[in-house]
Amino acid sequence: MGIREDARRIKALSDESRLAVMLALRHGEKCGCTLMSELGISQPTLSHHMKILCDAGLVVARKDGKWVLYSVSAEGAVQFRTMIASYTEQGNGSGSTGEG
Amino acid sequence: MGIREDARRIKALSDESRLAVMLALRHGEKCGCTLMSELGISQPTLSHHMKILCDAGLVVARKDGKWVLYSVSAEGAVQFRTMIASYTEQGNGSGSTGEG
DNA sequence: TTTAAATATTGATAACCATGAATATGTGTA
DNA sequence: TACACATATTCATGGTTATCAATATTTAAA
Repeated sequence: MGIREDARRIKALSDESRLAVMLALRHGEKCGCTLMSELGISQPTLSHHMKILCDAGLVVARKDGKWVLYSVSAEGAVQFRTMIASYTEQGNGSGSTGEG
Repeated sequence: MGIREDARRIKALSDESRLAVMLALRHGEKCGCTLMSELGISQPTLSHHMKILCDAGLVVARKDGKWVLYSVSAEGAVQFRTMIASYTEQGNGSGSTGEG
């Protein structure tokens, strides 16, 4: 909803550490301490990045005891790719009748 | 080719003005002066943004007299969306057998 | 309660970036 | 040549952001 919000969501993915988080979560959820050691960044920095990814809707957090388990939001990821498509696909006027 | 390069390309799209450029170019090529007046930004700023979009491969520039005509790179856009998918699609190990 | 582990928040700082004024370069026309 | 227009580049600046040290909060266990 709005270019400003879209720019903010894309910016959430425009960081090397956050891309690494997305790759690390491809095969399922992981806790913060695991991500922290895998990425080799400090705990406050990881917490900062996870907040940005969650705010963008790309990642969801699930609390389990003293751990927070993060995973890719399937719905958020689809919405993100749809949004990206709306800026990178060339519109030929009508819509989805295709190019064949 | 590399997370750093991917982050740089995504960052190219993570700006409100550059998203507006992408929308303005959806229906075909436009010269810089047209984009400049449509977006309401200064000429140096537009030139700056167009360089970033071209470097990211999302836009191509074609010179025609004293004008530069910009358009969305169809190939670059596809590659961009494929790259985005590689970070936002969850790999279940094998591939496309689905989630049903 | 105390202790320890995981996470979040605050504060400071350095690096990055978007912006526009001034200027330079390129291009067509008179 | 001179002039006007379009674009690129340089430079300075204010705003944003990634980073970590220090600290606070949350949770489980002793």
